[in-house]
Amino acid sequence: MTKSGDASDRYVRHTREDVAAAALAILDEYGLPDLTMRRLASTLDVQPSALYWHFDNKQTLLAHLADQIIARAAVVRPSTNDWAGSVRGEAEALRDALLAFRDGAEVVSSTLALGLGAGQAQERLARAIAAAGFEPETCEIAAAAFLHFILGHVSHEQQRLQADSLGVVNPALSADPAGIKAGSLVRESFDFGITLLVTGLEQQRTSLRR
Amino acid sequence: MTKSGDASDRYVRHTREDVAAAALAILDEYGLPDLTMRRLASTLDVQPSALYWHFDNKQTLLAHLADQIIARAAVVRPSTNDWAGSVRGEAEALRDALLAFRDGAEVVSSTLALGLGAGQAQERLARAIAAAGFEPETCEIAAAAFLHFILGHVSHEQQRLQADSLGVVNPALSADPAGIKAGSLVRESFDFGITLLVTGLEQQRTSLRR
DNA sequence: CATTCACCTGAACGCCGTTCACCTGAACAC
DNA sequence: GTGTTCAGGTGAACGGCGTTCAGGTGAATG
Repeated sequence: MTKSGDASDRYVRHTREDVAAAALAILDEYGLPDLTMRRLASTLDVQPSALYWHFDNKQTLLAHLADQIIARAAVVRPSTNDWAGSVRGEAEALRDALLAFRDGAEVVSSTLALGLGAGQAQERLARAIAAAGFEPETCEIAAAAFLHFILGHVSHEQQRLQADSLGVVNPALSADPAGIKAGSLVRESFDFGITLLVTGLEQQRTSLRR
Repeated sequence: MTKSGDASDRYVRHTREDVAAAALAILDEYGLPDLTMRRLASTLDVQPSALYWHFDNKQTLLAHLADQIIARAAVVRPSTNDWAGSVRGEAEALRDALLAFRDGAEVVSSTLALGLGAGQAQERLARAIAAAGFEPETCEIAAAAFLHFILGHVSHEQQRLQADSLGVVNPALSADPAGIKAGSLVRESFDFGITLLVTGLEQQRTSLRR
């Protein structure tokens, strides 16, 4: 972090990216509720007020984190002749990126209205969909549908992850009212939703073609 | 509320439902961020601690509100021979119910993991889908996909509503990175997403039939 | 009249995000 | 070398938040 093991480590100063990195670390290790300005400050050995030099407020910081989470989504090389495949790949990459950080989906969701983080995500999806030959506006609306499903699904998945880890296991609750089951089944239900959207899009395309 | 204009209105006591009703009123009029236990208490002329007799904690209260919001969704009479139509109807009813209260979608989303509120919603969707003849498990997973899209879409819509009303209009932002435009266009994009899912489901059905 | 029971008081605890006036030290110009 | 700039930090406070707890209080019940 910025400067390494100098023994006289009084006055280690931080850059904006140092702060963001530390925040991302807290987020990943302890979750969004534990990511407070005070806690972030104390891990940086700094007063809370110092953080406000780097970011105007907490929301701005979270938006920055959302950007980084999304930006780390693996790049999918577009298969030239299979737009549906690239859309699927883009969706999976997005899911993986959100899952890579604890509470990642919630962080990204919370910045959706600001157009940050999620904005990039939607653009990538829209680009993949555009290969099918839809009008730009249709691509955008369709990408939004994908994005809402993805964020909702992963958000739900992560919400349950932490709910389970937090004591209240209540094993009788395996009824699972939201249809998301343990382990690999959750991935299948994600794929199923994506399949629904992709084939719906395919249908839309062929019905426009004739 | 409970007792009316008696001049000596010292000691007006409240029931659990009184509290819920007052909370719903604050939610609708001022939004989720303003729905604090302290504010709720003061509109009931009561100390904040009194609320904890009626609800174990704020999350329980919110779950109760989510239940009520969903329960108010208009009942769709199932058209006997058109399952796709009933699914569409159920989705619209759900959207209307969420839109009926300020920040309604966020409240319901936040209780998704607990199986309250959203649990009913998913069950209704699953029942409508079941009319298409899918296996129960498939219905559940498909219903979850619908639900995630609906919650994500309405949540986004309401987020933007309050973001616009809160000063930061920034008219140059009409670029709208999420593809949701003003007024009636937002409804069209909702319908488009639902159409994608429904036709995807139809496709799934016919491909299984042969 | 005594007891129950539903509901509430009052004060505190330990958090939170944010603001503000002021300080510090390295880097650069002269 | 001295002076100025400026990125970055201090320390204390403000007003809020959800929640806990020991102890009331009054209407209904028997």
